[in-house]
Amino acid sequence: MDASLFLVTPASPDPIYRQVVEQVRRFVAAGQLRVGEGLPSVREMAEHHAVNPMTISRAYSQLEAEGVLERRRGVGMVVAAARGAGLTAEERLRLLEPRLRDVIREAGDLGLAAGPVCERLHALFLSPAAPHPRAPATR
Amino acid sequence: MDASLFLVTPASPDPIYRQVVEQVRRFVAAGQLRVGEGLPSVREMAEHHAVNPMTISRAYSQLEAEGVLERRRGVGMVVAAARGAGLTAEERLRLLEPRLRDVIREAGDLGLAAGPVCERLHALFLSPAAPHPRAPATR
Amino acid sequence: MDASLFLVTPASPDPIYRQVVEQVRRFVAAGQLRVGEGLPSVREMAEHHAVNPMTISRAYSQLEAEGVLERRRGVGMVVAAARGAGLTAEERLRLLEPRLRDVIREAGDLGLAAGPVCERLHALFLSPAAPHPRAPATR
Amino acid sequence: MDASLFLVTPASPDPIYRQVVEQVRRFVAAGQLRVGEGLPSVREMAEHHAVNPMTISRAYSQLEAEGVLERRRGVGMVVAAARGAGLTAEERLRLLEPRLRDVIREAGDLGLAAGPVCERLHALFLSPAAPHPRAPATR
DNA sequence: GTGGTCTAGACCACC
DNA sequence: GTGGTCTAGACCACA
Repeated sequence: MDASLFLVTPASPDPIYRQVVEQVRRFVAAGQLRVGEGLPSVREMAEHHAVNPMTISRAYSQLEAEGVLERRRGVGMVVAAARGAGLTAEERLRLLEPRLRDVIREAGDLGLAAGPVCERLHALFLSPAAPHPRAPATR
Repeated sequence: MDASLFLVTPASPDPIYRQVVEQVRRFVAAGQLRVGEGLPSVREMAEHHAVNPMTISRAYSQLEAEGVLERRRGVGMVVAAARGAGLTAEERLRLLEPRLRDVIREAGDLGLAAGPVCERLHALFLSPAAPHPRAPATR
Repeated sequence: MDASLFLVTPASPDPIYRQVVEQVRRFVAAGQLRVGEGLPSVREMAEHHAVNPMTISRAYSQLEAEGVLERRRGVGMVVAAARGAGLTAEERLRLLEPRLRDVIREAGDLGLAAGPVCERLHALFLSPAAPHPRAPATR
Repeated sequence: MDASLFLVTPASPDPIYRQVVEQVRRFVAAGQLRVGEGLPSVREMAEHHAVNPMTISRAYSQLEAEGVLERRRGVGMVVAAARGAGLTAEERLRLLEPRLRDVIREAGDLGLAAGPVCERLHALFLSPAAPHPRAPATR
């Protein structure tokens, strides 16, 4: 998988290393990164996104500790077997639930009902630029 | 508005003062806090939620700097006029969009399509164990 | 002297009572308030500017303590003799110096030279709306 | 930029954190702090001026909220692009106008005319005992 | 009664 | 190394 498929936003409120960790986890869950497939090297990733290599390294180490990735000598990090790889749609929906609850909480404070919120989500989902913001990031 | 209508979660990843800031902003947007209406005093809020007064004070100061609140000497903080108060449903939906985009981005990584995601959101919305029974109760 | 000649700005960063104190001091220095002349009553002043009477009272008390005003039974506060009343132009210029130093300090940080700053001051001075912002405040 | 170029006066009526905020704003406006340039670290600034780090931190946070500064993770605060950085002399004169209007208002109360006030300002400007020998020295 | 400011010091997260 | 957050408590200013 190419480094350009990752979206890294240093100015974001959440830390860079976690942005990487979570994207890898999701790609693996979705089967977009297959078991045994290699990840971009630390150097490649760091240069592509202009961040400190230690930050990427830290993300990879955490994923290794979680059992999502494996260190292969001379090869780099590859997706490990047997840890949340290639989940079913239902399992992946569960992974998304915390974000859905965020939406519900804020919508409640804003006095918004389920109907309009779900409609707007659907509309944004299908709008052309939305589904894969990573793609244009290769500019 | 009573201090008990605010939800403060010290264990949350995002800081207490920002939880307060964002709730106030949303309550004001929703018209649940009206222009000119007073907020709980710093001390009241702090005692009710068992946090340091300075933490609340910091939230109020930030809201004052943003123009959402106004300091009335000897009275306390009140909702300022002319700053995102009492928005229309469409405007409030816009405020929610960043959260919706978060959902879409993660769903994209997870290889989930619009349909199931929206259905799940709708289901969670209507589930009885809604995270904030408070919000709908006051409406 | 009429209450409407005072400019009171509750939203200002400096406290209301001090706004009153300093205006009275300047009016007395300029001879615009003469020795023996009465000031608006606390009630009149407070109602006209929609502030707490205690605030006005506090300002008057401070001026009395300073010897600028005198309490006359049944009459109210009047300008006292022998305390900074009817100063010469040179003396009044000295009273203005702290404000001039504020200008110089900020201009220095901003990298502005004496010439343009003095020119701008002169221009603003002569612009129609500037010299007596109090007058339109009677609307 | 060195911490010693800032002037911090704990005894001043206006709070330390705001003294810092305003100086940074002016230095940035004047181009004395360039876009991308780093500021003294919170600790360095705090030690140099013998104030609590939180006081400095508070100033920096406010400037970040205003968009004047940017947080660079692991690096510190740097001047952000595109927010009142490197203004023209005319723009900087505009920033000074509120102070000029203060002068005009007080001069009006004191019954002073434009001529003598501007002369006095000019004289003080050029007087050798300028309040901040630092500012002109660095230019 | 209200909020504002500051301190000293702890602990955390990120790079 | 960087900044962020929070606490406990003091003291002040204003209305």
